[in-house]
Amino acid sequence: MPKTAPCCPPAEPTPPVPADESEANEVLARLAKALAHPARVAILRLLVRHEGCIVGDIVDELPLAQSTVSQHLKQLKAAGLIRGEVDGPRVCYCVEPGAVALFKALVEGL
Amino acid sequence: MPKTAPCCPPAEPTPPVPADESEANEVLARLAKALAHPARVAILRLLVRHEGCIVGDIVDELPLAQSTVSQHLKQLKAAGLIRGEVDGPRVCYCVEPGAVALFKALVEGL
DNA sequence: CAGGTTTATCGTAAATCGACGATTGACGCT
DNA sequence: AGCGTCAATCGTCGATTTACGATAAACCTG
Repeated sequence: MPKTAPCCPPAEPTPPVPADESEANEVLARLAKALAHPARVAILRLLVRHEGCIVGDIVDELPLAQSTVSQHLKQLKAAGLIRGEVDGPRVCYCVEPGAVALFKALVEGL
Repeated sequence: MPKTAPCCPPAEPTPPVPADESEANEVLARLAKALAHPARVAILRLLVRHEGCIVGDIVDELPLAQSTVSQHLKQLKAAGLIRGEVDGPRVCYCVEPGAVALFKALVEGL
């Protein structure tokens, strides 16, 4: 049994765009806020690119302290854009494709 | 000669998506930040819908004080998403379609 | 089980945001 | 000239963001 990705398994379905406009505004605002910082955009891109997980390699890629990166990850997770799973001593983050798709749909609908 | 829209005339061309990734991250983050608040999303939608201008009618549409709306408009303008022109005693805001298109392109490219 | 890694959390400080009321500025009208 | 209207700006407040170092928690490895 290979020690393959213990991460990113289920892949939630894409949530629907809210019918209520003001609710759609809030959802879009929440997602936009999560990407309102270059570092978080960079993190999301990293995770999309290595489509799957990645760990604190993220820290190596960014000119930020480990604790700061952790904070950004927390915000991305709170917004539902990424998911993190514990893999032994390290933690594996991955994109939540449904959330990204929702974001794209909301932006497209502007 | 009708007293038609003194607003939204030139319509700048859509700026290109930056080739440099970290620059693209910054641009995307700036635009996302501008939409990181439900009120600003609502304002942008209002302007898109009445495709063209609109004045302080925006204030009537939102449950916010006039000064607060003005602040949000200022942020949207600073991000380049909207443009405002003085039309006599009132001010006419309108969408900057190129900036919205750029935003959509950047999000799509995630 | 002791030690080393990895990551999250805490505490802190500076900066920015979000909202409001009050004021100022610009303009058209009478 | 003076008045009313519309919108931007100012000043203020509390809350949030961003960043960091230091600490704590979880977990392999020897």
